[in-house]
Amino acid sequence: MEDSKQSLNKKDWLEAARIAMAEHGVKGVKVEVLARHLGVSKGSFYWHFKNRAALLQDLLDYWAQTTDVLIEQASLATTPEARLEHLFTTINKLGVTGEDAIHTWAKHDATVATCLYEVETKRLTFLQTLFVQQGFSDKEANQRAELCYLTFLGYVFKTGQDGAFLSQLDELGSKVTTLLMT
Amino acid sequence: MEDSKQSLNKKDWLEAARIAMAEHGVKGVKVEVLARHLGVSKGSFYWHFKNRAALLQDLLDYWAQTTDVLIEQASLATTPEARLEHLFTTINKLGVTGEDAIHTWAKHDATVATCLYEVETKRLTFLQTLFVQQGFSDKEANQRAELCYLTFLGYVFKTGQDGAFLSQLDELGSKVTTLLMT
DNA sequence: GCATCACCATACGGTAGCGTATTGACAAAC
DNA sequence: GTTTGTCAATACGCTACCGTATGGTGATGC
Repeated sequence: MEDSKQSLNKKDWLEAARIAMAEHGVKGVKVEVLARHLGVSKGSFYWHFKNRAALLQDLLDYWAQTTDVLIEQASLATTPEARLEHLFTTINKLGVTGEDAIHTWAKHDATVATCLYEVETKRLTFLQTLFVQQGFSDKEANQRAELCYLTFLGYVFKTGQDGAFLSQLDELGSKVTTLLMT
Repeated sequence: MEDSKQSLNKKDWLEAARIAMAEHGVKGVKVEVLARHLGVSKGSFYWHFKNRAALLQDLLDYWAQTTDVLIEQASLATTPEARLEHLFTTINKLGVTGEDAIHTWAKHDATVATCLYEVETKRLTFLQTLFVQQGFSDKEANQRAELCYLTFLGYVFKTGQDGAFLSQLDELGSKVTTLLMT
């Protein structure tokens, strides 16, 4: 909000689009609406992007990247428990948004569906590895990973909206950890 | 798909709208699209509904009702464990859909937000009661209820989409039960 | 056999959004 | 100071969708 730049770049449009997608879904990402919101005309948009589809593709790529960052960050912790717990705190720091929008989107776009599948495989694999490292059997680790992922999904889903009703966001991560890691 | 009726009623439109909302979000519920899908013109729609907003209101009411049905069904089981486990199986039977669409919708409509808040309060209260009945303290029950609800959300969210990656849908309910009830 | 009702079709005006074409402003390079 | 590159404004045609107005059709009552 500090001093307003006199000219936009691709990243500005991408950030505005990211917020719009998180708030309204993919259908809510509209060129002219974004332009109004950024205080320019859509003439600017078509300078930075070929068309709306190109913007959405960039959005998808950016979203897919956040999972890599998340796993990367969590991997820094020294124990399986710490890594699992770290996931939740990192989610808050990164501010993962638009997860639901992506899922809805994936239903009608094969490219998105493929991307989503790969990302979710990454997530589940990482989780399962954690539980295996903790000493669980492959099957047990897989079950716990899926369960944990559903909770993770609900968490991202809910905090992306408001998170109002969750009384102790901070404690949730450790609670999940103690319940699933023992 | 048996014999096609020669005339539609409000429920037909509502069901088509429900599916559209689950697949495309609230923005995807479009009068003329629904009409095409039902094989009639929108002249029919405006016979059954005052306008699009009225249809959406009915959709919201219907959705809110499913939580009541769910809790009602689950309450029939005799033990807290059975009631909790029953939630998951009932979800599958009822085919809860459009949960994510409602949440997104709630962000921009105060009426929906209020409705959502009440529904989620019902859900959380029911869950917490289960854990209290199981012997947990109020605080512990609350924590477990929130956790359980997040898993529940993730579950509904995921199965509403495809549920492809979940290897053992049936086992999830009992797994959650054993992990959280002991 | 006519009147009424339930349901639907058609046509219309209005708005919102996508994409394109053209031109303009402004700064840096030379 | 002219050229070039970067970014933006404007105007246009096109389509999708909402809501309304009006007329049509087939069944049913009497």
